Amino acid sequence: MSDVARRAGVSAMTVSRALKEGSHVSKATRERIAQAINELGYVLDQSAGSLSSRRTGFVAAIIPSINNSNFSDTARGITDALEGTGLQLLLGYTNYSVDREEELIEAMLKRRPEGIILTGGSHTPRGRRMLEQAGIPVIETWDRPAQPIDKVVGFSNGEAMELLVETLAGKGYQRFGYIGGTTARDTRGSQRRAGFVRALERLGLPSDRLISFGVPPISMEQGAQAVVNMLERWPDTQVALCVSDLSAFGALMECQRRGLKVPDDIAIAGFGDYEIAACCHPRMTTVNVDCYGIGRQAALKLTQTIQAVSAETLEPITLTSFRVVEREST
Amino acid sequence: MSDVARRAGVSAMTVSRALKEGSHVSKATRERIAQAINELGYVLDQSAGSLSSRRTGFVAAIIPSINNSNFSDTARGITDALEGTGLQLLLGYTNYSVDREEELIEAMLKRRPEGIILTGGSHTPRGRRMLEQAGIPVIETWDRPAQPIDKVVGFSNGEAMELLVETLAGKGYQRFGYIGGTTARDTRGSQRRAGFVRALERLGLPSDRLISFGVPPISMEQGAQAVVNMLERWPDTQVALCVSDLSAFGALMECQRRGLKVPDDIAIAGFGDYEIAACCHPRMTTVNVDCYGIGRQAALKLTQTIQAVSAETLEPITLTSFRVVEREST
DNA sequence: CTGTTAGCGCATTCAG
DNA sequence: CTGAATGCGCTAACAG
Repeated sequence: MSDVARRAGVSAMTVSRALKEGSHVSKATRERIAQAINELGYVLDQSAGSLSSRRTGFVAAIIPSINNSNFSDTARGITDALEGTGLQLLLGYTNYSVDREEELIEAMLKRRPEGIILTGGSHTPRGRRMLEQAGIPVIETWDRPAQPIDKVVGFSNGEAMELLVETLAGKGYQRFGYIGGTTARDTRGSQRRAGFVRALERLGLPSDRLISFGVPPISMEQGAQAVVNMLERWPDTQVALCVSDLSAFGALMECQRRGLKVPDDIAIAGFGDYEIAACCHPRMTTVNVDCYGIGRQAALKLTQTIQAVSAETLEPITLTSFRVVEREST
Repeated sequence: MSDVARRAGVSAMTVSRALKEGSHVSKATRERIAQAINELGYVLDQSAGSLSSRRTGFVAAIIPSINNSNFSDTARGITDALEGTGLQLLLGYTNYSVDREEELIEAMLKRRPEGIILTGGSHTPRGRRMLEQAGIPVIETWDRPAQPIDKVVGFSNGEAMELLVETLAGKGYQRFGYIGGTTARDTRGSQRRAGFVRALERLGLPSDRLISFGVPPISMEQGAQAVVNMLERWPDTQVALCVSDLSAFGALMECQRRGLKVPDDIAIAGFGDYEIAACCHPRMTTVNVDCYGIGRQAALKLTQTIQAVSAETLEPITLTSFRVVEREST
């Protein structure tokens, strides 16, 4: 920077000002500096700047998975909402492991982000403690934690699944099966399963047709195998609900492969309303959740909190919408 | 950190050492420091550390799209390869815009990454200049640029598509159609289309059945509409090749919806070998490319270059594999 | 094995 | 509108 300053015949301070918009530098000076920067190919060192200004310009976000998931849409929502704020996203993914999440939280906090966005409300005790002590806004998403750390942007996965069950029961289905992953690692998956059971119990329908198959997030292929399992154990199942659209799609294709008619022989519904649900044949019934909006709103809430814009009137909990999208597969 | 030092009764320097593995601190001291850190909930400030040590520990990567794409697998490959190196990924996506790429390059370079991974070999002149002047290793991926900036990990998208055409021509297909996006923004898409035309010309087959539809990356739904267009204009098309598996899947489903038998009435092939290609019904013929491996190898090459491990013997260009996967849709 | 000194490259603060 | 002094929190380099 001092090189630039020398070449432009000004002090380093003036260069620093010229590089920051909204600061008062005369047009002539600004232009000479711009030229010097251009000639030297200078790029500001923000890590030095943030040490001095005590603002890193980072926002951290931790999601379970980056590919084939709704969470990448959330990441997109975050990035888009951050556009123009001068904030940059530090993204990490946990592979659905809370231990990995703890590592990531620590790695992120070392970079002194100005806020952090998490997926879900389950963390290791140490992870939680680090977050509480970090002194930055924390947004938990995709869930409704019983004891939020700070702010929340999400919805109840259990309620969403209950709504799906009720909607389908309203159409006359009685024998429901559920396909999900094996472990409790996928908190949202577990909550969906719990919602499935709750709704059926309330309706007085059997709620024991539960297939656990594959490590979350379960793939299309695993969905295909799971539906085979299900039909072997409970051949008269009328409708299979799946933890996500991907497994539901795998199940749907497998049924077609076996000559079963969907929804006549067996109905199938997913969760998430991925693009594939709207496009496959038959089109799939699912639960639409506002993945992108969760990201947008989380980032928005974060920037508002950082800027302390009416910090007191900020809702600590934002509920995002979900709705059942009935299509041809049920 | 001085708080920690005081509490542990040592100097700040010793705390700094204790926090860095591989440095010599007595076991007793180390333990006292660990306890002080724990009591105070201290987390190292890496932005300060990197200013001092002149190593930020960042690696930047820029991909076109984060969701529904092979690039998220590449990002995963990068992250995984970086695991344990102490390097952290700064990820950005361009939405297939070189101007956005230029902005991102600048934003990334401000963070002083120790290396940068790009997608493709097309950049704005200024973007290219910034990269050349940055003084860090640059890896271009997913392509074979005519004039690489530095190192390359990729393959020829054109050759891969040529191989697919030749393979299918070898099975007797003669009337080929191509479905891709409208603009030249998607460089790799354009190269695939060029490969399509080249291969057919070489074979003496008609190469003018080109449907351009939708802004890249074209979606499943757009693939569905495009195949309808194609069948209206050239009803006797025997096989439709698509720029990606996603559009191919949309086309496949649309054909089924219209009662066309795949591959008997029309064959369909994709590109990328997404999970969906192996799982849909009928299973889809496609070109497998090593998305994850591209990321892994790019990150590996980067870390090797950074560590100057036999920098001279490092291959500047790594070609990654592609192969045609023949399935039921052709 | 541990401490001291100095400085990383910038922005804050105060003067002019 | 511009400049000078100062320090952000840490680590390199050297000394002990």
